[in-house]
Amino acid sequence: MDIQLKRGLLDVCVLAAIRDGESYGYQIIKEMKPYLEMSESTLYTILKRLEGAGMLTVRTAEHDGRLRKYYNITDRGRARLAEFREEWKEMMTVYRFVVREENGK
Amino acid sequence: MDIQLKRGLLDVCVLAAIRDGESYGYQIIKEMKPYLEMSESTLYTILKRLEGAGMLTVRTAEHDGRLRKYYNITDRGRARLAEFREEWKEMMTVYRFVVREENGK
DNA sequence: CGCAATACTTCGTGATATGATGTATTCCGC
DNA sequence: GCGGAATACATCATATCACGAAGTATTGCG
Repeated sequence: MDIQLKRGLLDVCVLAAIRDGESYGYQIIKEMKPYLEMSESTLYTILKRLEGAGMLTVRTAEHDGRLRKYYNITDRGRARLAEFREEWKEMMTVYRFVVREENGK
Repeated sequence: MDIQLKRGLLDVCVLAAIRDGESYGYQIIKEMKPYLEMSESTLYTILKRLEGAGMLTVRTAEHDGRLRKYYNITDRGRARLAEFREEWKEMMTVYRFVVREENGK
């Protein structure tokens, strides 16, 4: 998919991936893969950004001798998802303008 | 609208604006305004990029003493619009993942 | 005359996705 | 038990890009 198009979905997609309960980096990537692929460096950048924005919280715990960072969504994170829904309506308006009358549709 | 979300639409929106016949910068901005607002510097950057990508052609002509640059869409530009339609299908898949089960919908 | 509108340009900046690279552990096949 | 894949996360440099600010120049209007 076009990178620019992808950009608007990355953040909300990560939030959506932890919406139903905490998760961690590696797991998030695997869960999102069927929908949207992203590199590890991208994900960890996004997680840090979302944490800074107060949209998720982190706790570090040991799992099988490895350290894992578990991420939880916050109210602010959920609010972002709700806001995204509204923004998507605007996106659909623009979409209709773009595809209007394309090859006699 | 969220800038990141907007990004994926800017290029195709400009292409869509000249799809039905040549137009020029100032006109394009006005035409797009109800759907998507963009600054002049952004538009002219995009026009240059699309020209470089062979998605539109330019001709300069005088109009009422002022120079205008008229932009025409190329086959490659139309192909981009068609490609966008396909990409949008992927976008919808991701969208469904993001909004799924949001507040009991 | 002055100001808004028209029309396009250039420059600097901040945000951001990503590849490359690194560290460290566990698990599995041979 | 050795080696490589998988797990798990981090850092850095880079390229792309939207945008505000500022500039140039003309027309039209009150």
